[in-house]
Amino acid sequence: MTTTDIATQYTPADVEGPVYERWVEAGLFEADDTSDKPPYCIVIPPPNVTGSLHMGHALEHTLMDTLTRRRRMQGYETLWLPGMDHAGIATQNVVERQLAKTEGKSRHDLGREAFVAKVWEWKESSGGTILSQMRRLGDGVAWSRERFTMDEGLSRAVQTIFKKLYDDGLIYRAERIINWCPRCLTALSDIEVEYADDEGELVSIRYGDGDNSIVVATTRAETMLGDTAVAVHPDDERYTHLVGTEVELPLTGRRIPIVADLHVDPEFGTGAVKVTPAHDPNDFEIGRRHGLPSLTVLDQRGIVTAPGPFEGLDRFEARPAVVAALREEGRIVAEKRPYVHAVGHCSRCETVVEPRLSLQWFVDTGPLAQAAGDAVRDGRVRIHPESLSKRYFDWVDNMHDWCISRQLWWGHRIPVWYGPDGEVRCVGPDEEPPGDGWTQDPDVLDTWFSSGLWPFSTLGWPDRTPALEKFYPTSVLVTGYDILFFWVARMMMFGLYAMDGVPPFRTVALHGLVRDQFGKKMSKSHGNVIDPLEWIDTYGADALRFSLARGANPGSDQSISADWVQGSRNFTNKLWNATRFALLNGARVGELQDEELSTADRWILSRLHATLAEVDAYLDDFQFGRAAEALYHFAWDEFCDWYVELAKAPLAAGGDAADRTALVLGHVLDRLLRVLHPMVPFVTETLWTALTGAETVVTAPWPVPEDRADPAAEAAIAAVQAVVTEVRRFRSDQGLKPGQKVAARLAGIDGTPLAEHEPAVRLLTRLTDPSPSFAPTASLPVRGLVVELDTSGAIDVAAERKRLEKDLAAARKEKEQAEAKLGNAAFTAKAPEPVVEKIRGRLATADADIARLTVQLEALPVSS
RNA sequence: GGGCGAUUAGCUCAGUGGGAGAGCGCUUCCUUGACACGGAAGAGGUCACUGGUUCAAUCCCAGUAUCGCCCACCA
Repeated sequence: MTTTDIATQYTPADVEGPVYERWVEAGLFEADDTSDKPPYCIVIPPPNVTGSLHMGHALEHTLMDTLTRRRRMQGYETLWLPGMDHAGIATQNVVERQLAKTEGKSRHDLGREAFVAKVWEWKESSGGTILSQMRRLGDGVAWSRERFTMDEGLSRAVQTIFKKLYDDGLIYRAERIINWCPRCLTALSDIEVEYADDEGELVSIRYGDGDNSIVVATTRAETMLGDTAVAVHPDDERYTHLVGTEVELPLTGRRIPIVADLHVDPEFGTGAVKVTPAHDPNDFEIGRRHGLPSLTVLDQRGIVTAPGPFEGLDRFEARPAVVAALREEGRIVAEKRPYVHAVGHCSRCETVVEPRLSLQWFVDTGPLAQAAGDAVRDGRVRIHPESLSKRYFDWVDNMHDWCISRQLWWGHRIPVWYGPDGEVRCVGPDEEPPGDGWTQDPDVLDTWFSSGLWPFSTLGWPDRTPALEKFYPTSVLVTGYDILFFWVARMMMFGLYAMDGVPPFRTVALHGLVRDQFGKKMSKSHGNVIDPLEWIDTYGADALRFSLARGANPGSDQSISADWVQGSRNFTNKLWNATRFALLNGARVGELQDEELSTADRWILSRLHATLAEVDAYLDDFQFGRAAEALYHFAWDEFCDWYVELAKAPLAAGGDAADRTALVLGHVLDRLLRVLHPMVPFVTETLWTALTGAETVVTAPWPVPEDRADPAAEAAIAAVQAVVTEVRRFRSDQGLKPGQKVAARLAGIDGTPLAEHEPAVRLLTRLTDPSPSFAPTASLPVRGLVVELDTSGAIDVAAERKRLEKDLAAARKEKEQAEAKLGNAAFTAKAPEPVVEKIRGRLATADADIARLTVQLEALPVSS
């Protein structure tokens, strides 16, 4: 880009692609394990291999990229490590659907090996679209280190930690009630179940007859076929006489005992509970306590297996059928319908989850969760914002054992083999699997099992690789608060366990959800999902990124709309044009001659370096929104609106003044573009390289705030702004066209700090020098001087009177309030002196304003 | 049933124990030599409600209301 061919508008589409490719080709995002620089590492929360970029990714990646790019500029050895998750159920579902559609086959038709090969094939051809989309966003990740949870290395990590946990007795196999999805045909962990208030029914059923009968209430009538007891509270006197007796279970002819158990709430329903140990977690526990048999009456698809009239019915068909049969026998005592209660659904397919007695593998989370909680409690890991750590503790301190086996084919197969005589052997990664007669466990591991290893498996663990030595523990984990339990807690448990008590990251920075323009959650069913790529196409990646960064307040959700992104696009264009102006006026980066700087120069430098310091503090604290806001206002309101305007006079004057100004423009833009680069990488790369002639801003040093605080210059420019604004206000009120020149005298300006800026003030307000025939028709007292204007004709007295009266009323109100405060003895006695002084100053200002406005009003000619 | 958060301008949201802020939208004017993706000047709010603490409350405390989120094995 040369100074003569800069378009008046920034077109992101022209530069983003080539710029990104150049960065990657130059290896700017790659990391050196052997470097002496301090490490800074972020591992990407691995997106699902089936996924595509959504607004949440765009936010998360913007934040991670901002952090990483800044640290790189600050001289850290930075590694932002990319990769993907194999996403067990999700991916298997996708490929199964495709297989059914294209070949009309199920995975069973293919067989395990062929199906898994098919999934790999799918992964290579269709998986990972998100990776190319990340390039559009500008993600500065180390592509050479891309990882996949099913990679050989990561699989080895999985096997290693499984073996270690197994040997330590922290992994066990047991028959338990687990969450079962009758559609996916696999076990689910507790957090893969989503509860929703569904409309069901509460049916009260009489078991037994006459004196020897008891009424139970249930929402799941069909499971009564598997009842093996009725339970009541031990202290419930209504039933004391029945405890220890048996009742006949309707429809089955079986006799079941009535037991006393503390779990029963006497206040609820009839105070008597049917007990179905094979199909309800609570009943399972009751059954264990009382030595009851477990009777499975539903198969893995939720179809009734109990012999009899209901056999073969789906659980939802069986329910009304059972109720109807009971009603026929006169056993239905009460029915409440609809009865709204929480029902668990499969988080993948929304099928109602079936609690099911099943032999599965579990992680004993006790000691692991304890350690995960302690690491945060003792400050080794910081959760940001701190307010969300309570959620974390609630979770890790009450964690149930984790069901890790899944009846799927796509995933890490459980490394356990069963021998011909019932032997069980867990096989480590470097061991040969046992030979003939042995079979491997058919199940695979929960996807989150491998995700939990991500911060160190991606760095080479279990080997002590240079990467692991250099970058573990990672610096910060950036993720949404919604994934705190799924992922963060698991990484903490595994990281501490595998890495000898060293946590996987020092800080967890949690962001919120991205919502639509009305604050609604984006969802397919609402039809309000926005594709980030569309906005990248329309407004540019920088605009999207800046919008998301600007809206990012730690741990809280944000709304985003096209208007908002458009505003950010306008901002990038503003940067473009400000730089364009500077380059057209010879701006360059060089040594400033401090003693020659004008007040305006010293003012903008004071403001610039204050802003740089402010931004550093915000970014150190993950306050992206505030950092972006501070830069936006500095760049637009201070630099563009005032400094650039004030610079026009010295630039037009030429000579030393112009030269000095060009250096200041260069100085400010150089810092501004560098500090903005992490958030808006593309436009800053383009502009900064044009300004400096350097290769790239990616590896430019981070601008360090200098001590250029200059209160005097700030006060002087504030005065200039006040005078200019007052004149503009008068002109606007008077209906004077913005371009119309008005002769004026700035009476009393000589000898004040404002004198230096008279040309600028005149330029900004279109005031010309008084002619010999100068005859002022209006005078504006402001900041100790009086601007006398010759509007060459009568002024709009009514408009002026209205304006003055409004200001006068405001000044009087101010005076009144100040006097009331100062008249309060308690206030003057107890309030800190600076506060009292401030109020006194406010009173003085109000008094002066009243005097001035009164004089002005009196001086107005009587309106015609 | 617990826990957490929110309630500030038309909309979306910052914010602070001492004069209410931003972006967008709105009104008026302006193709001014960087930018109309722009410039200038404006309008607009009992900071949800009720009490309390304080010299002083939008901010701290208590309660109320509404909304949202998370957790939970009451059938």
